[in-house]
Amino acid sequence: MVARPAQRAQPRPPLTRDRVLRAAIQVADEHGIAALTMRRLAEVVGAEAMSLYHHVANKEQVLDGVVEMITTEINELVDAIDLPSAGTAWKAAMRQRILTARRVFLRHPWAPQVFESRSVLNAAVLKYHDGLVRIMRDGGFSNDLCHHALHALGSRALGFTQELFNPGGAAAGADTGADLSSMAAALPNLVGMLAEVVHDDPDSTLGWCDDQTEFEFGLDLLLDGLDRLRAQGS
Amino acid sequence: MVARPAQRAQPRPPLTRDRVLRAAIQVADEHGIAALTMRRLAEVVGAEAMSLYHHVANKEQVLDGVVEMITTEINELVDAIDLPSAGTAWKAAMRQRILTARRVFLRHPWAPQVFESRSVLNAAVLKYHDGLVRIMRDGGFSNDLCHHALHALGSRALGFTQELFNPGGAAAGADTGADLSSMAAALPNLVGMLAEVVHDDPDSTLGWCDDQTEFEFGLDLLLDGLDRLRAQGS
DNA sequence: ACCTGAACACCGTTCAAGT
DNA sequence: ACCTGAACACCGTTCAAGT
Repeated sequence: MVARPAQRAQPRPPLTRDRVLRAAIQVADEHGIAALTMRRLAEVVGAEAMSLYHHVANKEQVLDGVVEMITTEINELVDAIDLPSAGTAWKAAMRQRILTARRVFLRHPWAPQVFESRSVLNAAVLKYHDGLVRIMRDGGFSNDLCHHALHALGSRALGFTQELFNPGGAAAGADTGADLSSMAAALPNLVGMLAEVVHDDPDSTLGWCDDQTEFEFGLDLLLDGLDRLRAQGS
Repeated sequence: MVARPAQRAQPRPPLTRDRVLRAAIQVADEHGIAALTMRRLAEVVGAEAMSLYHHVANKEQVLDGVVEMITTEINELVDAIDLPSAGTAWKAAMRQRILTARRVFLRHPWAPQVFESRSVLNAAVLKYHDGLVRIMRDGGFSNDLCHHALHALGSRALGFTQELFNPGGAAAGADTGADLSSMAAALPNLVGMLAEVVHDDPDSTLGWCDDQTEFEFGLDLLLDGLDRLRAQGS
């Protein structure tokens, strides 16, 4: 009666906010954001759903914390970048920063949706953008142009875009292919474009585009335009 | 016993998919997207929740239908635009089309989130983009450049951006102001930028930016860059 | 203090039954 | 055929109670 036998082989480490948030990211990574429920989250950390509420106020705060944790990881990576940013060098510094941040989002494909659903200003996200403004100021941007630039880049500044045309589930590819050819009459320009663009991969559809290439194309289009405005002293 | 008295002053018109979708848009417009539940939707059309399932398969299909209905409205507006698009005129034609579409989204601030949550290709959305490709082709774009352009524009092609920094609820403005000044040490570049950019409106914060101005700035940056690539025959 | 079982007020959706 | 009440399997969250 003195020594109670351990009920589990590995006694559960005490619950903390940090452990809860880490588990939330893990659940979303493995099963998608829809699977992230308080009950499931509790299961992963080996507790009851109601125990979570001693460490986070509610589910909204879990999502806020997840955004904070991912952005903190990004901040650590980009703070380690040591690149000149004065004058024309600003563009390369900015580009590397953004593509570094993007690599984190590629590991969390559900994260863009969560980031865009938050309406509160997050300290880590602000810190990330503060770093972007520093680079642009080093490059000779006026504060006004910095401000326009942040708006123009939008989520691209953090390394992601929300694609309007997503590849759906497993069957979506085949379905879309059939739909598209039957829609050729109604969509002559789009179908003509796709026929030419994806000709080297006959199975391709809109969903099969090279996301990285397209991300960099759009990013460079914006950075080049901003550099032109910088040069003319906007 | 022959003539049963009407149970309601105005007998309810028969339920249709169209009426259900219209009611969905109305509920979201008036009470936000979170208020759009099947039970509430039924209430608005004067039926029981379960009656909705005779006209739509499920809630996902309601959201798909809402996207389709809004895009159809946009298509009607942009199809009425009669603007030349050959050669350099492409840019003005594209710009007007996109800003026209944007006006529809300004009436449905919840719609961007719904559009980006859909993963299936919608016929009306494809038709809208087909029109954009036509204009770019008229302007002399290669199919390859058209394709890059659609990706680079992303949701901006349809007239909306999802802002990462949203003005929160009513109290968010004041809170944010206090937070920002206390964060000046940690965020020198961002705070410095804001101090200068919003100096003419002392109550301003990031959330108070002129969305229309910023949208057009980002759009023109992209369109100008694309025009440059078009001119050099990419 | 930290954790929990039972319960509440909601969801979307199924089913069998009404007319 | 169209519509409905009751019910089911989920949610997030509250509460009173355990240690």
